[in-house]
Formats: sequence, structure tokens, C-alpha cells
Amino acid sequence: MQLHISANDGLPIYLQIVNQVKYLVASGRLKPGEELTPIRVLAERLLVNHNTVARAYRELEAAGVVEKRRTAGTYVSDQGSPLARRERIKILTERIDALLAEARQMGVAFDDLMKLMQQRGAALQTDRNEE
Amino acid sequence: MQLHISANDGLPIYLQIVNQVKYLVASGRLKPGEELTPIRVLAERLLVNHNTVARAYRELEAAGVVEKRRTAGTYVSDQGSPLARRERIKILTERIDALLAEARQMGVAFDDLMKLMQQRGAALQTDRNEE
DNA sequence: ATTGTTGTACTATTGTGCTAGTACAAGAAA
DNA sequence: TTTCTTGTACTAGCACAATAGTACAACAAT
Repeated sequence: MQLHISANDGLPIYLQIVNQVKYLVASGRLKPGEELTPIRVLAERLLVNHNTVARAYRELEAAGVVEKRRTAGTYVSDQGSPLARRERIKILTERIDALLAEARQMGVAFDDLMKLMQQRGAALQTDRNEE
Repeated sequence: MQLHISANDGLPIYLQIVNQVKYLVASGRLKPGEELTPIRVLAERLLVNHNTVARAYRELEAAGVVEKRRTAGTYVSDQGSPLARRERIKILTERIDALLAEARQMGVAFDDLMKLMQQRGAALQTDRNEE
């Protein structure tokens, strides 16, 4: 499991770990059932305290990305997310509303925003294929 | 100018003020050229330190929502945002990418996300008309 | 000129988030 | 059983963001 953390990304270390693991899972480089690097091992490799990694893994568990088996390690969840679809939609709706509010404040029309979304969606698709 | 702040919104007071003023401007309840409640007056009404309100107004000025005339007060800017369109698009693109990443992590398909956006956009439109 | 109102600057305090140190509990491996 | 490895709990220190207190500067109103 290849991770890189930078001292002052602005983003706290534990979140850098969370994001990168999420990305590895989303992109399929970490597959369901696969074991993550143990907390202490990863901590030593990244030169951070093991509690910092533990916190990252705790967040990932809360997000449903991984499952922890008490004394046996941490594994990628079978399902991408255990949240009910209703819950996921609720969270995304909040994000969307915030985005719409910001766009409106900036004077960017709704239609333009949707076009931008289409573009970015297409860009992501391209990225995935290039991997 | 009607504002409400709650002690533990989780969000800091100065940001609550920023958001609410932005909303008032975006929704047209505060019009360009109109004077905002002076810092001390608003501070007294909200039972917070005037520096907290000052900070909020400073953020609003940086965002281009208001203009300050040193000793004469704070006024709603003529233009909604002074940022060049290119800049605005850049900021929105970041937000969009974050949203797309989250949706992908949650296993929500791009098309579903777009549909949700359409819904929320329509909902906002309705809200505005009902005001 | 005086007074009052505007926003500003600087400093101190407080609360909280991030990280780390140490000690622990539970199961796997030998 | 013993040892090693897993994640966990609790505490402390540090840094920084948020808020407040006090003093100031600039202009308007009188």
C-alpha cells in the first residue's frame, strides 16, 4: 500500500491517509477483503505516531470503507459503503445545496454549473481509463 | 438586517454571519448600495464582541460581497462578485471535483448525481419564487 | 472645535483539534 | 502457555483558530 504524506499540506496527516485510502479503494488498487497495512507498520513507515494512523482507520471504518477485526487487522469492506442509499443521498444533497448556494452567490448560472459538472465528470472518466 | 446566530452550530460565529449576509445579498433582501448594520451595533444585538463582527465583514469584503468606507460604514457591493469569471470557475471546479469524488466513493453513479442536482436546482428555484 | 460614530490594530484568553507517549486488551502464532 | 501482533484507551503537549478587551485613527455631524 503506497501512501505519501506531506508535512504541511495544510491538511492534517490523518485526513491525508483517509483520502488516499479512499482513493485507492475507489480506484480498485485496494480490493474488497484485502488487508490494509497494520497501524503500527504504516505509522513507522510514514514516521508518525501510530495513534494518528489509528485515527485515520477509525474514520475509514465510520465511512464504511474498511472493517476492523479487533486483533486480526483492518480489511477493505465488501461493499463500497454500508450506508443506506437514503443516507448517502441525504449527505450528497447537502453538498449539492452548498455548491448551488456558492454558485448563485458568485453569479454563475445554474445551467453553466451543470455544464461544468458534465465536463468534470467526463474528465474523471478519462482519468480512470488512463490508469 | 435580520440575523440569527446559535451558540453551537458547530460553525464559528463569524462564519454564520458571513453566510447569512451572503444569503441576504444573493436573495436580494440586501440590495447593492445598501448599508449594513454597523459593526458595533450588530455586535451588541448579537451579544458578541465587535471584533467578531468585524472579522465577518472583513471576510465579506475579501469575497467582494461588501465594500467598506473607512469611517462611513459598510455597503453592499454593486457587483455580486469582483472575481474574474475564470477565477470563479476555478473555485467551482474544485468544489465539483470534491463532490464527484465523494459520490464515487459512495457508489452513487454520475448520472444519478446529475439528476439529484437537477432536482435541487429546481427546488431552489421554487424557494425563490415563494419568498 | 468638539463629539460621536465608523472601522482598525494589537494583545490576551480560551477552547479545541492534531499529534504523540505510554499502557492496555484480545486474539493469533509458535 | 508464551510470545507476538493486532487494535484500543487515556493522557499530555502543542499549535492554532475563535473570541474578547482595550486603545486607536479617521471622518461626519453638530
